[in-house]
Amino acid sequence: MGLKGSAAPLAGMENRTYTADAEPGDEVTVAGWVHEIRDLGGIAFLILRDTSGRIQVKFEKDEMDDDLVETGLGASRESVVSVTGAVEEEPRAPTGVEVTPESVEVISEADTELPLDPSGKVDAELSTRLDNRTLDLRREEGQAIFEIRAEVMRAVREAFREADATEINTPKIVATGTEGGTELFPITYFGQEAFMNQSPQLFKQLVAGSNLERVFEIGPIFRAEEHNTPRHLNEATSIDFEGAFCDHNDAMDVCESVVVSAYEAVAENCQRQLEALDLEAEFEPPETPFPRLSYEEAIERINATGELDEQLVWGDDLPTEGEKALGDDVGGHYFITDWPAEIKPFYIMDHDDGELSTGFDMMHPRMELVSGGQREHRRDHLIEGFEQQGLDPEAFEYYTKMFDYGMPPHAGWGLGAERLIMTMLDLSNIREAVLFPRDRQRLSP
RNA sequence: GCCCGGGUGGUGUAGUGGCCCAUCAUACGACCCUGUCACGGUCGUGACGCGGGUUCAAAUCCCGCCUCGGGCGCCA
Repeated sequence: MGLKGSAAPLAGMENRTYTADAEPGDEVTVAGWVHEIRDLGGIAFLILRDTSGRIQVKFEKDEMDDDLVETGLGASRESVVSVTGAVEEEPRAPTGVEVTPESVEVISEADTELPLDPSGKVDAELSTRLDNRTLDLRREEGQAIFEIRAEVMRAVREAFREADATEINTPKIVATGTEGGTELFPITYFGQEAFMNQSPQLFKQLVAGSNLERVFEIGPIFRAEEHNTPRHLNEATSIDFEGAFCDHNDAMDVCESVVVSAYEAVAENCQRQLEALDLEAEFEPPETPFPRLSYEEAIERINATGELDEQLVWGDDLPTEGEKALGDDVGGHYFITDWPAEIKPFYIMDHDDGELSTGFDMMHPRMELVSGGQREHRRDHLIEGFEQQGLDPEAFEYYTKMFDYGMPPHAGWGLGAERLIMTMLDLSNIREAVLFPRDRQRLSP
């Protein structure tokens, strides 16, 4: 559960002990990175760091073997070392315990000039950090983010299972775009034109129409938009849900429970990681139920804030500034429902009047997290929608055909995993929430 | 796609025409120090993104390129 060091079943490599598990009276071998060496003259301390934390190794120069002292204190920062010795209680040590070494081995030496400082004394810019992600993730903040991300994914899967949804995986290499509009990455597939998929939308609908009924997918999506912002990625992780015999309200219920479950799991199981991020005091799951504002109410409230230079009128999409004004006004997660039909995609079902759709967005005060709705399951309406959006229904025959064989009413949504993590942990840049982000200028590592 | 702002030792920064063979921190090297916990102290090594131009004089002004970040649009 990410709490390394408590009842760890496996620390690896014959009899290695995690630093956090070293108890006074034990004879242990600890292995990790040289975090720092503090040489006070007659006595020196090597701080050894591993995934579970840190431990201090003591070198008393007059009382120890010269070779041992030389090896230990000669190791450069971030070198990988293994230390065997007795663990003793020592109130003067940072963690209350200290290792008196009997043997020290330098397993892998690090260059003395590092591209960034894992001890965190000197900041590094995000691009320097991403270029050297391994070193960057030796900082406890980075480690914490990805341990929390893993816990979020675990909790999300569990919440979906509780909602009777089956995990699926759909293709990322596709012949046609999902919705038109957004830019796709073209690739060549054995001489045929193909694309990286922007969304599992159409595929998850096809599976919702099967006996699986309720499905979810956690997987990559690709968008070739040349945006350059702290909240966009060209390769992102989408958490998708689609359920047969669900309407948009049911879909919102599932959405809310999945998001809240993720927060609760982190609050419950990631205390140490939250402390590393200095969030333990303020972190709490969002209040439920999330308010459900209609689109019309949303634009009225935005206009009432007076934050925008120009008043919004019915039919406008919400500008970024408006989303922020509304987010500040609401102060927590919320849904925007009943969008004008014309600004939602063809596969979203309209309400009876045709003016409004069942489409909804789920918002965090900082940004949009989720987009969803009830889907159009009536073949005729669907084909009409394709044509209205300037798409050729023929190209999507693999999809539309299945609406001829009994397609139940269904609804679903897609949640940006990185945006969820970013807003949950108040990260200033979405790239912090991805190990190796892909953006307008970054293709490696 | 449109717009704006940056690039100075390994890292992060100060420096808006001469005061700069460039500031500070950290790292690195040497030396001193027996309880550090951002250990401390002394000394030292190390940098103006690339190319062109203006000027008596360019890190500083201009142009082009490369590169990074941000705002909008669009979206998750």
